[in-house]
Amino acid sequence: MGATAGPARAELGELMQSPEFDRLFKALGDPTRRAILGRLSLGPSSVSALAAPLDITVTAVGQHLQVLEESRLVRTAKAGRVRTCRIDQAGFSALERWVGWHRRAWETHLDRLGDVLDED
Amino acid sequence: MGATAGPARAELGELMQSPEFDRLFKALGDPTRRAILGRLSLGPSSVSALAAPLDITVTAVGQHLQVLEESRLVRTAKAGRVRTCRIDQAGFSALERWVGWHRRAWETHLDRLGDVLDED
DNA sequence: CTTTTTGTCAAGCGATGACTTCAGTATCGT
DNA sequence: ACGATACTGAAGTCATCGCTTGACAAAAAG
Repeated sequence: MGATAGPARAELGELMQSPEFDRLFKALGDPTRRAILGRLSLGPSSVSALAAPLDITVTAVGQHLQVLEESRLVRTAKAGRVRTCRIDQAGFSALERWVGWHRRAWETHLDRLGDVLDED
Repeated sequence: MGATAGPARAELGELMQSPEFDRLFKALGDPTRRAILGRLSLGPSSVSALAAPLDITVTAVGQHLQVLEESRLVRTAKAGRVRTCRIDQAGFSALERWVGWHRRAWETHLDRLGDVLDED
């Protein structure tokens, strides 16, 4: 990638703080929602099927799903009376972009202090 | 795949729900803490230097730093009266492992439904 | 048509969390 | 020694969040 398009380095940091990432990380902050993501990673599921192993109400799962959908981690579609939920790639891609930017950032500005003898 | 090392597929999902990831994602859930990470990605900083552009108290930053340190996203060291903070690789590696597992999971169990005509 | 299943809406409760103030400790500069 | 700087700890406030209950709507099953 050339230095042609895209904002400057400093502005990229600001980009990372957009409301998009705000929703994304807030969604990932709850363990129940991550459990839902873990379940959906194995394949699509209905709302009540998601609620069963979680020991919470179907209503609660519905609220979680709304958050997950707004952050593009889950996509749902209602057919008849059953809503089928599946993983949405968009959220995960955004997450990977976030981690990638930070890793690249502090690997470039590597403190030349020599005291960082990290593992792996 | 031999049954030699590593837990079974189903158990991996459980691993992802360990207290380690609990703390990690809870730490990432707050926008102020992510702003701190963005700042530290550009190089080490003191506590008060972190507080300046954030419009919050030094005490608040100290509390955030404790959370970030417990989740292995930041490492700090006190020299004299100033505490120097820098990025800790461990937390980011854990995050990449989490995303990687999920991506691999739903790319394997790809719904053979044909209705997933995703972008990129 | 009646019943059961599956999900949605509205309101409310309890707990957690982010931030503040105030007081205290230790280090640096003069 | 004195004052300024850099941080730490305890306690309290206020908003947000996860979850529940209860009432409701609509599709499938009998």
